[in-house]
Amino acid sequence: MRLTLEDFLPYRLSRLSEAVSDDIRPIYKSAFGLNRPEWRVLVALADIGPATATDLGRHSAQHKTKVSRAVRALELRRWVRRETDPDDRRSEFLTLTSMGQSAYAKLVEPMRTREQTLLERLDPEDRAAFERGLRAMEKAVGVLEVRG
Amino acid sequence: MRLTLEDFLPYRLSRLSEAVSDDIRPIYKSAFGLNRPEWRVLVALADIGPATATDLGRHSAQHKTKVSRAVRALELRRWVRRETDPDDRRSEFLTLTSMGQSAYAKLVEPMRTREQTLLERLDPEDRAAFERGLRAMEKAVGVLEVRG
DNA sequence: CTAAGTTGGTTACGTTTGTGACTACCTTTT
DNA sequence: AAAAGGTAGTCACAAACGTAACCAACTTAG
Repeated sequence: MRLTLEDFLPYRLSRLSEAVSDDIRPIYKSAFGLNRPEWRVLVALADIGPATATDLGRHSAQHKTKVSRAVRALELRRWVRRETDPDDRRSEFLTLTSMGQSAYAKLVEPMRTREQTLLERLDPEDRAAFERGLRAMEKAVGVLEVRG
Repeated sequence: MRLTLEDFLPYRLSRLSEAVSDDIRPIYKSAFGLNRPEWRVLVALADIGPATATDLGRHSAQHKTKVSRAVRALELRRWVRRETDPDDRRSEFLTLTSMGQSAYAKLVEPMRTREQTLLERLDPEDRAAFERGLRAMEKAVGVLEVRG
């Protein structure tokens, strides 16, 4: 029995994911010196903020130590503000400051453009197949967030 | 302008890739204590061996330091044997020993089974869409190996 | 034939990462 | 109301990683 790396799904996904990641990293890296966990927390906060670190971890698929470090880094930049939850003093509500919002605003457009550029290299049918297949696989693997 | 993490391609790919990776890792991890670079070198060698470290790096999409470390680890297990290329004494031909081949043989079936199990959670049409879209995206991003 | 440049592979070093321990706080049990 | 157990977040530590420097060997230019 054999197994060709080139046809092995986990390998293909990892390779593709890294290539795409390498493609977009320069945008948040060169503009602000962010790393990936920081970029993700920034977006997650814009998505669902104000939110706790635990919420952000779930929404950005990141381990709590990654979130903790990213939040501290963003706090030092004054992009994020903390406020202890009065109802549960273990938790902290995290909010984007106006500086954070403006950095986010500066990044969103080039990021989406780059994503679009990638997708537009596929003809419409391949693109539709990709979107359909990807969502189906996400569902099958159970990575989709439980909504509501 | 906004950007929803849940719909952002690089994020989705990374999350999916990690989930799939987490799903299969136990197989090579618990059976032999291998890590991912080692597992990949093992498969790459079975795929294209005998081969040099550079070849393996290209074929398994891994940085040369990762390959170097993985090869050394496999050599210590006596799964891999080195032989200097007489025509270019910087290079070394790497070969799977019979121990290496037998370890590989023990892993291939459960790995492919697990992959199949994943794919079979998709109905045939979704699966076809996934395969088509994934290949198209690999091509678009340029991660496919140049054959010949 | 030699100097300059390139390539295969390893190693040292600083950074990033996950694990597990830990503190502080909340909830449940009795 | 005290004890036991669970959760939010941080931190120390060790493992894994990429970058850059490095050595040895090969190639090319002059």
